[in-house]
Amino acid sequence: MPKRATLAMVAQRAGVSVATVSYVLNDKPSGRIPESTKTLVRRAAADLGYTPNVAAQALRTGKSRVVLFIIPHLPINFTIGEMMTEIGSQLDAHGYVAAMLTTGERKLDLASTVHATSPAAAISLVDLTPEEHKLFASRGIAVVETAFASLDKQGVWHRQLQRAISHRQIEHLVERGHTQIGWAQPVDPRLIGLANMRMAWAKEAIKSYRLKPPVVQRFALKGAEADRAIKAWRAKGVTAVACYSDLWAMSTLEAARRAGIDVPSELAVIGIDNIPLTEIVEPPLTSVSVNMKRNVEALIADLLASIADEPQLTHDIEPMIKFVKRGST
Amino acid sequence: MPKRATLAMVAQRAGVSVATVSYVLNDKPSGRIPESTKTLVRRAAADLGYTPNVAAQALRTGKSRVVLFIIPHLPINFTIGEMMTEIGSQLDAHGYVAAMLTTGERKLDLASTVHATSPAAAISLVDLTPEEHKLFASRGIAVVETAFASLDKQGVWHRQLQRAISHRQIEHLVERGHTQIGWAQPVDPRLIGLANMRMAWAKEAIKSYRLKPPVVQRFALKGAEADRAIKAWRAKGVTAVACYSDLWAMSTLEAARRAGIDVPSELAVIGIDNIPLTEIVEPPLTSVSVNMKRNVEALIADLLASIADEPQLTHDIEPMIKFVKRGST
DNA sequence: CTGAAAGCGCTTACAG
DNA sequence: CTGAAAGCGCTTACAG
Repeated sequence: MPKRATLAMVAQRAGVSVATVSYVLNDKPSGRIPESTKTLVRRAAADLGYTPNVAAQALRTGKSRVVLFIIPHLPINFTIGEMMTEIGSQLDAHGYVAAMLTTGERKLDLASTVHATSPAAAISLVDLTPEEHKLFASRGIAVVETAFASLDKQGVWHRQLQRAISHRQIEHLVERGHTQIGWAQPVDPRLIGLANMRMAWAKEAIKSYRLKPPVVQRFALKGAEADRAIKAWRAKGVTAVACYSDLWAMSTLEAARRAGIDVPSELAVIGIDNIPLTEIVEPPLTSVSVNMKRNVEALIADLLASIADEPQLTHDIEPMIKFVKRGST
Repeated sequence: MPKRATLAMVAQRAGVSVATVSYVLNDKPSGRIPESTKTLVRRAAADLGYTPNVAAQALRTGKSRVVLFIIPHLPINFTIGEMMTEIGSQLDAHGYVAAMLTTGERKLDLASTVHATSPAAAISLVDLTPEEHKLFASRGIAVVETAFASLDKQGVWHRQLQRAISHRQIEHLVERGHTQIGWAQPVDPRLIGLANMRMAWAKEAIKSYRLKPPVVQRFALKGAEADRAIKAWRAKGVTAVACYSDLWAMSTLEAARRAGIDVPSELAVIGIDNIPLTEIVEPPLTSVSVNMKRNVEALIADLLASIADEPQLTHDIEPMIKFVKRGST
C-alpha cells in the first residue's frame, strides 16, 4: 500500500513549504495568503488524499480531537441509546471522536483518563463533582452536562426543553378535559434527580391551569406496586395520569387493565420518551419526547463554540419537542 | 498547575536515560535490565505520577490506543446498551479508549476514520464489507465482529453462545412438558439476520427432542399483528411460544391477555434478553440472556490477544448464560 | 546492561 | 507573503 500522505508531501507537490501548507489547510493567519497559493495547496492535498495525522497534531498542540463522553452506569434505555449514537455520529461529522467512559459503581478515575487522552472537550450525562469540574477547568477543557445531570445546573435551554416537555404532557391532558391529574414517579435513586424535576414542572403546569395538585404515586417497575398506585389514584378521583417516563406509563397501563379500568375513557395515561414499545400495548401510548437529532445539534453547537471560545448561540426549543397522540389519551 | 511528567523527567529523577525508562516501563528487552534499575525507575515514575503521552506514543509507533467501536444505526435496546457500556469500561481498564462510530443510513466512511485515528483494533456490532475487512487487514488492525453481525461469520464461541441461548429456551419449554411450540419472529430487515439464526437454532433444538417443527409467526411490534399471531398459534395447538426477543415476548403476552388466554396455563411464553421490563407484566416474563460482563471479558481477551499477535484463548460458554425463570412459563 | 540520537508529522514563533 | 527550524514526547535501532 502507498505511504500515507504527509504535510511534507503536499508541500513538495504544491511547490511551497510545509509551513504554508499548514497555514492554508488550517486557514490560520487569515487573509494573508493569496487565493492562488491556497488553490495550489488545496489541490495538491486533494490529489494526495491528505488527512492530517491526529497524533502529530495532538502532540504538537497538546489537544486531541477526542471528546470524552461520560455515561452513567445504568441500563441504557432507548432514549439514552439514541442520544449516544446521535452524539457519536454528529461529533464524527465534525472530525471529533467520541470516547466512551462509563462511570462504574466505584468512583471514576477521570484525572488519569484526561491525562491519557488530553480531550478537547467532555460531554457528561451525569453530574460531575466540583473536583472534576476543576480538573477540566484547569486544562481549559469545555464541558457540557446533560441528560441525567441535575437540570438546575444546566444551561438555560436544556432546562427549558425538559420543562417544556413536562408542560406539554399536562397541557394535553387538560385539553382532553381532565381536572384531577395523577403523577407516576419512580423510586430508583439513580433516576430520582430527573424525576423530581419533571414532577416539579408538572405541578407548576397544573397550578397554572388552577387545578388541584396531582396525586403522586411512587413505585418500582413491578406489577404489584403499580396495582397499588392505580387503587390510590382511583380512590382520589384521578382521571388521567402523567408519568415520569414511558416505562412507568406502560406499567400503569398494565395495572389499569388488571383492575378492569378502561383506558382512556376511565383513565388516560401519558408518558415521556416515545420508546418503540408504545405500540405493543392496547391502546397504544401517547407520549412526548425530545427530537434527539435537533437536541444534539444544539448541544454540539454549544460544545464547538465553547472549544473555539466563541459566544454561545441561542436555540429554539419548539422544534426539539416531539408529541405523538396515540390511543391512551 | 505543575507541568505534566514526561519520560525525561522520570529519567532525570531516576538518574538513568530516557531509553532505559522507556524499556523498563514497557517491559521491552525482557530480562536484560536488572531488578534494581527497574525498581528505581518505577519509583521515580510513581513519584511523579507519570502517565505516557498517548499522542507521542501514537505518533512514534503509528498505532493509537483507540479501539473503533462500530455501532448500527438502530434504536439501542437494553442489551446493546449494556454491551456498549461494558465494552467501554473494560477497554478503559486496559488503557484503551472506545471511539464510537455509528453507521448511518448512508455508507460509513470508515477509511477516513481509520486514517484519522490509526486505531489499534476495531469492534463491530455489524457486518463489515469485504472492502472494510481489507482496509483493516492491510493496516494490521485486529477486528472483532459481534452482536448484529452475521453469526456464521464469527469465531466459534460467539456462535456457540448464541446457539446455546436458543437451545436453552427450547429446553426449558420441553422440560415444562410442551410438545407443540410456536416461534415469534420479527419482520424488521435490520433484525432479520440475527432472528433467522435464532430461529434456525430453535428448530434444531426442537428437532433434537423429536417434536414437530415450530409454528412460525412473523410480526412487527403492533398490537393487531400480535393478535393475528396468537390466533394462528391457537388454531395449530401451540401451547408455548419461544420468542426472538423479550420485546416480541411482551407483545405476545399482551395479545394473549386481549384474547383471554391464560399465561402460562394455556400458553407459555419465553423471551431472550432479560430486559428490565420483564417484571412489569403479569405474569412476569421468563427469559434467557447473555451475562454481558463475562461475554465482553472474553471478547476483549480475544481482541487483546489479536493486538498482541498472541494465540486466542478458549472460553467456557456456560457461565456466559443467564436464565431466569419467571411466571410466564 | 545503558545511553545518545534520530525521527514520527505536525504547528508556530521568528526572520526575511 | 513565505520558509527554515525548533520542538511536542515518545520508541528503537545502534553503538559502546
